[in-house]
Amino acid sequence: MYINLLGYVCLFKRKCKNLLHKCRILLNYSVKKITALSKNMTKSKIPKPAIERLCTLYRFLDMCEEEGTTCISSAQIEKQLHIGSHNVRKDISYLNLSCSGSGGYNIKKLKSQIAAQLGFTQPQNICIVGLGRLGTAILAHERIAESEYNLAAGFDSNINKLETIRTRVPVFPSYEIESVVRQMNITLAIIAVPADAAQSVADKLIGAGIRGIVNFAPVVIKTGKSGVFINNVDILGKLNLLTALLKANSSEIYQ
Amino acid sequence: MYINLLGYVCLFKRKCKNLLHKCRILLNYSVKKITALSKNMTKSKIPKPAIERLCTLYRFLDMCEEEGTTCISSAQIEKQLHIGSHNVRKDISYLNLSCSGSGGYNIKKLKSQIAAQLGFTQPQNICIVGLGRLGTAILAHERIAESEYNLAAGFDSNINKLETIRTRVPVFPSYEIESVVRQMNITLAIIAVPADAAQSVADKLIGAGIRGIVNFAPVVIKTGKSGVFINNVDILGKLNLLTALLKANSSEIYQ
DNA sequence: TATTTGCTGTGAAATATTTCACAAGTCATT
DNA sequence: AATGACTTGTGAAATATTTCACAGCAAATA
Ligand SMILES: NC(=O)c1ccc[n+]([C@@H]2O[C@H](COP(=O)([O-])OP(=O)(O)OC[C@H]3O[C@@H](n4cnc5c(N)ncnc54)[C@H](O)[C@@H]3O)[C@@H](O)[C@H]2O)c1
Ligand SMILES: NC(=O)c1ccc[n+]([C@@H]2O[C@H](COP(=O)([O-])OP(=O)(O)OC[C@H]3O[C@@H](n4cnc5c(N)ncnc54)[C@H](O)[C@@H]3O)[C@@H](O)[C@H]2O)c1
Repeated sequence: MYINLLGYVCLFKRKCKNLLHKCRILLNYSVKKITALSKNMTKSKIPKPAIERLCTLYRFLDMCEEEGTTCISSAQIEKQLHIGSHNVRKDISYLNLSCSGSGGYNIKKLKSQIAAQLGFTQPQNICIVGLGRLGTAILAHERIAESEYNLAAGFDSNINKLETIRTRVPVFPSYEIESVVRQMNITLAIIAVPADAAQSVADKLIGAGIRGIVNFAPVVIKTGKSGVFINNVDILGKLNLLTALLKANSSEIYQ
Repeated sequence: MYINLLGYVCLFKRKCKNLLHKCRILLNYSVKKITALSKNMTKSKIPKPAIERLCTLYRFLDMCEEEGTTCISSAQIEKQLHIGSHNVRKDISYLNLSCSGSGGYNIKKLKSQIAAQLGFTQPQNICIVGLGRLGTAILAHERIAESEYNLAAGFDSNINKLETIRTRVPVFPSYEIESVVRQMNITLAIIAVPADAAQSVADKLIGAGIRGIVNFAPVVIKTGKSGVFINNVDILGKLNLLTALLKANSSEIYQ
């Protein structure tokens, strides 16, 4: 009993300390909030899951357009992408546009609207670090050339590789990452180096002012800098996810 | 006015029809629901976002374990993975286990618990279709060999490639997909063929009883069969997502 | 022209997910 | 032993997201 009581006293002290801390944070927060509100914060923000779906949709529309389709309805999208038609319509409604016409959405119009809202209109310069098997596979990717991304540079630490590689993309030794990234105004990077080199490469890239990284090496890249987005594409993680979903799904069926 | 009224009558009729349809669905649904309930459906299901995070966490723990760490706290995980510590604890709490000890979670214990709950304990056989640049990069992946997945087969339509390729994984011509997949009891597949071949390869795989596919070709794979999960890894989609997040983030800052 | 069909767009309701707050535990230090 | 500094685990509150239902429009059809 006695010991417990002392424990509470200790807890109480800590709470007081926490409370003070909270007050400070709250004060700070209110100031920020008020500033934000006063700046007429009217723009409704799009939920993150909706953004992800819209990206998928955008890629899909691109595909459809190439096949010559001009119109598509939310019901058709549901069938192809396995995204509920309600959901598709809701996502599109976040864009505040009107594509209503017979036979569904006008693909060209919808695509350009998504691009406008999500920021795909300005072509961005991207680079690849690591020109091994994976790196060259990406260099040869069928659709990058015609996309809104301009593959501006490739980097590798192996000088021999730089000399023998055959590609239209200019390649550089990796100690030039910093200067080339700055000079060419490259904003996004793809990492395809072995796991143990990935973090140091990422640090260099972030130091050079890169805003986003797609990382294929099987490590979790850390970034101290806020405002830098990292997307780790680990194939084992994908396999794990499939396994887990299969398990969850099957147990849904069996009980 | 008049035409509008007729419109309403028409709407009303449609509603009646819909109502009937709904009744039929509802009836069907109730029957299913009751069956499910009677089977003592007590297991609480893990939210899908939590499953995704747990997969990432699992990969991360694997990495930590190799580096020799034995313990990790939710706060440390927050720093490394950018998943809030509240969130980490909540996700882990879905697993119904108790890892509480000083200094945080015991990595070994936590890993095996996640594996048990998410179904990573049984090794699964996987295969790769398309042994070009990307395919061979995956064959050479640093961590697959030591993972819970057994790379059981590779397929390619190009016979010359099959003869020249150097790997410990047995390779087959792609017309043998169906028989090999069945014989070896392969459950998951990775597609690394050009875009125009991807859907037909997927159809073959699904026909052979595959349960999950990771698709690297830049097309959206469709599956008629329910219970088959597909994960499309499109690098352009990833780049799009980064672009969109950057835009959303920056507009958050500026308003 | 009179109906019917099919589709979008969107508030509001229903769900799902995240965040919070705190009891309760462990261990190191005084 | 007394205290303090760490933990985790978890209902409940707060938010976020999805689903629904239907007005309203445009085109197709009878
Ligand atoms: N989907 C996936 O997640 C996936 C698929 C395949 C491979 N991978 C991973 O991608 C990575 C690369 O695979 P790969 O098969 O192309 O390997 P690779 O060995 O063929 O190529 C690696 C390249 O990186 C270069 N490199 C090494 N250190 C470097 C540095 N510090 N700076 C610049 N370049 C450097 C090397 O010279 C080499 O050219 C591996 O980590 C692999 O596990 C991931
Ligand atoms: N992260 C990504 O999303 C990413 C990265 C790189 C490449 N890619 C894509 O991956 C795919 C493959 O790229 P790659 O560079 O390895 O191409 P590649 O041309 O080097 O290899 C393709 C291989 O597939 C084989 N193939 C063709 N048709 C086949 C069939 N019907 N059945 C079995 N095998 C068949 C070919 O013989 C060849 O060996 C491309 O679609 C590319 O766009 C995606």
